[in-house]
Amino acid sequence: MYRTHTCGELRIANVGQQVTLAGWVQRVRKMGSLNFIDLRDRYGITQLVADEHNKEVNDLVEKMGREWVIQAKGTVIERQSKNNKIETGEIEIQLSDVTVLNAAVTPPFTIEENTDGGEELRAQYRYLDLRRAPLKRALELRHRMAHEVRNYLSNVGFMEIETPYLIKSTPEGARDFVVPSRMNPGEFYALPQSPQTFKQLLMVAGYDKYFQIVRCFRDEDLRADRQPEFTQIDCEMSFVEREDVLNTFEGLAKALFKNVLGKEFTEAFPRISYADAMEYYGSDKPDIRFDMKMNTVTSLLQGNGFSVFDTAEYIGAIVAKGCAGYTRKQLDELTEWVKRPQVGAKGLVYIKLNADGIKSSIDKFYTPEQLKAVADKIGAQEGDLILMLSGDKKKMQGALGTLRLEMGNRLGLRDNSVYAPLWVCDFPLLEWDDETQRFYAMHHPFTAPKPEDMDKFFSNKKEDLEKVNANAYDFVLNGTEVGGGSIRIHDSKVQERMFEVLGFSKEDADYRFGFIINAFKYGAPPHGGIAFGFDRFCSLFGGQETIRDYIAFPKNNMGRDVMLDAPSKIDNAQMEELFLVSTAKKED
RNA sequence: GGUGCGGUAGUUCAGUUUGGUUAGAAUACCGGCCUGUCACGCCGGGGGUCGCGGGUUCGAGCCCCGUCCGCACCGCCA
Repeated sequence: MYRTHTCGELRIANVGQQVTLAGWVQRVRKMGSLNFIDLRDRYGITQLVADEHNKEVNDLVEKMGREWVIQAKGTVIERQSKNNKIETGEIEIQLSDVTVLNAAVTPPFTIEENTDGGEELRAQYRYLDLRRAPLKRALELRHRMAHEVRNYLSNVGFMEIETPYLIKSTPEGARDFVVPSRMNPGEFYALPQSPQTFKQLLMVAGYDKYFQIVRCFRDEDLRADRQPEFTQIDCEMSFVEREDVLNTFEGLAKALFKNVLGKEFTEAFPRISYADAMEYYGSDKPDIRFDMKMNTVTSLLQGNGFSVFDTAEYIGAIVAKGCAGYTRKQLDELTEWVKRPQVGAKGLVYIKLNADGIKSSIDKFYTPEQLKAVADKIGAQEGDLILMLSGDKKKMQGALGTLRLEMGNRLGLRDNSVYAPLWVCDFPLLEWDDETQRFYAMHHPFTAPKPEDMDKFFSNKKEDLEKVNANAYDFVLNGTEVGGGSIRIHDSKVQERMFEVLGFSKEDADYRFGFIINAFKYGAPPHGGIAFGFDRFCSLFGGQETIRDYIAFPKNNMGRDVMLDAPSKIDNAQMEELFLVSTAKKED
């Protein structure tokens, strides 16, 4: 037997017991003829002590290096000097015997809570980084979340059903990863961007409550919260309306908050329409941990001869509470900040509501009374700073939304231990693209129009189609889109109309989606569902911006696994076998 | 495809503004001392392709051009 206990479980009550532990040497502290080892495993750290009473053991301990794997036998004793920072800090193991199970070379960075290693190096030695407590806690959190999801959904009647990874390319939405087929020369599978069509087919098949914690693949550029392979909690239900889906999965979210984080939400999550989200937060994924709503002040400020405002389609304002004391330097810096291409504003107008009066960058054009009226209208008070952007409505709403988040950061209003979930509903069904002169599905082509918009959906006028709302919803947590779903189209006439609106010929639609169009003719129940970004959900629960630490083996910015050094070249024989290179050369 | 920041000891960084002696610090590593440490302490030591290539110069870690790599963001991600 390699061990009788783990390194995290021995306490004062175990004093006197003969135990065997096994683990990694975190650190050896040599005090001359008295030596200590911190022995680490997944469960914790236990201190081992050796001294000259057992010289053989003590000499071996002195030779040990970091990360050696050892087996330690001894007696649990009460410490002379206790360490209240660790759970096993009241005891230690008086070593009677120690065995080196495997020596280790010195690791390239320290295996500690706060390592000295940089990201790249840690990625290259991911198996060493995973020994560190923060990564261990992240993966434990992920495990608890997955467990809770399965538990909750099973309890309310959902079945977890696996769907295939080698499927058919559907060239709408994200770029597909493709896999060549050896047995079908020149043909390719695609890896699923989501199990969307399969879960709908499962509804047709009568599995009316389905879920799956499932890997998805999208060949798009990466971000801190975007990986090419990622995990969704994918769900679908039959005989439901929007309300049923929202209630079911609000229940799931609440169970996760309660059972994983110990946070209880008794009230229903707020709901907001897409249009309101854009107007008040400049984003379809508002961070409502703080207020600072955007105000449209276009009509209040036009017609005073300030041409920037007079020619603007939109003037928006936010109120930064207590920021009237901002210096010229701070405001200049903020102006530069909004002018960066990533934000895209042309300039920044401010109004300071100082105790001794109003000071603004547009004093030339407006009287203090006019500015005071604006301040009153948008709820700004003495001591506050009003920040305004103007220009193209869509662009400036987005820019002001970005500025709002930045001010939230600067004012410390975005506390990662505070959780503010909400539903965003009533998205437009379609988006017109000027370049290709066609509509694209904002969500995906199986999303149902809202029942009351069905007439407009069958209209041939572009203006009507633009006004059709989708029966879709997003789950947003702290400014991050964590989930999204919709009521699906179950009527093949509506589905055909959708493909028509999206500009697919009948042949095109049949080639790409024939299987699902056909399936819907055989008795498709009304259905709808949702999918949560599991990695994001975990990272938010862990209070982190990046999902990488919640994935055991993530990819870097360029989609590379720097530990495996993948992707990599394959040899010519393999290429030929897959018909990816001509075999003509062979015949020469 | 684009923008910004970065690449110097095993590691994390300083040094680059204003080119000039032998490129520093911390930590890690190695050796010595130490019986109550737990970020142990003290003494000593070794350790550098300044990402790579080219250029300017009497002289380049520092200036110029190119290039590769990392991170964050924009585009993209139905």
